[in-house]
Amino acid sequence: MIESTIVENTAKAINELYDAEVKIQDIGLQKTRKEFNGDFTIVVFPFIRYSKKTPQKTAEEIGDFIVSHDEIVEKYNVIKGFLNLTLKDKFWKKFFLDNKNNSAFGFTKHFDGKPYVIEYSSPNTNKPLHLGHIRNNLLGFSLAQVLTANGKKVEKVNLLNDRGIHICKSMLAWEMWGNNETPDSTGIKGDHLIGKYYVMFEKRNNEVVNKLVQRGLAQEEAEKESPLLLEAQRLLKKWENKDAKIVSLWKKMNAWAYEGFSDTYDRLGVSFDKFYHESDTYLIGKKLVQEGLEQGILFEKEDGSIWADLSNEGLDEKLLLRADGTSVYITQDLGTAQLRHDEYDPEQLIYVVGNEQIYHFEVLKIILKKLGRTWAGNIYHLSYGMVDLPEGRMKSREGKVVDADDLMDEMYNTAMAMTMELGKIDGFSGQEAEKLYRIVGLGALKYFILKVDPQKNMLFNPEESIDFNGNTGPFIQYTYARIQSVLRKAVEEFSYNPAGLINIDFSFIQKERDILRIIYEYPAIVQQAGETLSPALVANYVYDLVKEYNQFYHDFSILREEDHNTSIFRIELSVFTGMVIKSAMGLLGIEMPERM
RNA sequence: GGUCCCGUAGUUCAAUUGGAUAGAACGUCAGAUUCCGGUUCUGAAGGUUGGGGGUUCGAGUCCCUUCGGGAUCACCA
Repeated sequence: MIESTIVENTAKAINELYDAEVKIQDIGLQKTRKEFNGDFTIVVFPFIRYSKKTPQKTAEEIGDFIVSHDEIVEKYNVIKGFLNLTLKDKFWKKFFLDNKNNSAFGFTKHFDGKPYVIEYSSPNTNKPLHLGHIRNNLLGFSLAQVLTANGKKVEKVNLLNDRGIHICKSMLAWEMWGNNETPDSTGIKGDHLIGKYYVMFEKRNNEVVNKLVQRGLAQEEAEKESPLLLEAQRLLKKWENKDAKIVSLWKKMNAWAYEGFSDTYDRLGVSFDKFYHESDTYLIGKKLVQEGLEQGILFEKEDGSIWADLSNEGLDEKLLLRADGTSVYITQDLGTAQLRHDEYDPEQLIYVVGNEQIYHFEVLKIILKKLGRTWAGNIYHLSYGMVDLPEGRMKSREGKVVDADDLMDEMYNTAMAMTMELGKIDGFSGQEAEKLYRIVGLGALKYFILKVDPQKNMLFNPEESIDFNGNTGPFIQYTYARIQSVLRKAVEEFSYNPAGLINIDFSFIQKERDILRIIYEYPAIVQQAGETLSPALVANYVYDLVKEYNQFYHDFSILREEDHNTSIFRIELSVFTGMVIKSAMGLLGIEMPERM
């Protein structure tokens, strides 16, 4: 690595020139910013206390030393306290020739160590997926790709929240008012059908509560005493007691939900290695709670409910089992974590879950630690912010959720309309055209969401996302398709042979170097995205690359360049660029069209 | 009220994890190109990084304080 050589030489320079020891990690090496000349930059401010000279003078002395000791460094310049080093062309040539045909460029090959388990999606089975789930799914899937690219062993897991009061509500509503409707009988997608009954329950329950309030009950009291809710709670209790009739209804309705989810996942292009069911893991959680109770780590209240006292941690008491013995959300999460630890012994257990559950995961970790699970420290909650729409906050209670399937339909239709108007898809079969609409529509959606730092709340603007200009998925796809078009023409027009450019003579102009420099960064970007668990870094990187390439494409000819060797080089540089674009977008789960 | 997160151009987002004159995109205005694919590219305008202190060679980034927005503190998940 040239970087480490430069850093070592810098340390050596300081040692020999100023007789001081500097730690390697204290030497700040960064890529040179665009507006200055050079490839790498060393910040010399920290060294002036050794040199006792001005930053300018210090930088010059170190620069001289490096140039005379490192045969890859051609020259340097100093601006303020910044030492900018320029590498020789032969370095970039070698980099280019070594990597241009390596489709795994930027990736670490071997798996090392324990697996990384990523939980994402984790839907409730009582309603279909919405926009928030989309961000979750895209993040989880992309992270898995990024970690795999970093040579990690990755397990993608999905926890189906298939039990609890919520699904009982859907079940109750369906039993009371469903007239035995099924996905088949209605033609409604399974998860949507269940969602219909969940909404129906909430609506009727509200009506009942309102009536109780009118009769003089306090709101809170009315909510607790609503006969509908009480009935749902009875269902939950029956379910935990394995009442055959309830269990069979539960199985039937959950199966509908799973079919629906499966369709949505396929369409979204995400997948899982393993599914966990809360209905299995809550029992393990109960066992853990029992264990903690026996060891005196947890305590029981008079009504029989079981709690954890977290006051030493500055938190409240936390309920773990209700008085009636049924378990709550965190109970099953304790069990799920234990199960995963037993099965994978993971290096890291990553949960992709919205930031409204930060407290939940904090509590989860504390309780596990109290129970003696030292591996609780490997739990990492990747929390992400809300997704808003231009129309304003979506609020599920107001029924204003943006349904995942509907949104994908909308993106698909917009992609189709735009392609009809602008596309060069003559000769596409119906199937090919449909595939293209899917790729472009989804690419727009995915890119727009993933380019934002996960932690932040964001605004999804469907119109802007699918714009063919600007920092969007389709713009990147377009650039890629255009490169492929150039390549096709190159093969047709002067029978370009992709094995070409091995020993031919070629030299760079500045713009070509600029592109190479950005490509050179790719491996570091992949690594950084893995370390910080942020696909957004990859998204923003690929846009920078595309922008640089488009400037080049605009200003210089590729196929019409008179010098044949230059022409060949530019074709190959374009192909290399295309390869990295495709690779980076692949990490985001976004496909590239050959034509669009 | 306690805890946590977020405040960056009109808007949506960046900023190499403490480094140079805080950058892109959309929109606006002016121009070049109209040729390998819709165009693409260049330039202009737009900022007291919510405000105020502090830490040091250096702060959007770290600390304190204050204001604004959000989340959470459920026998919902």
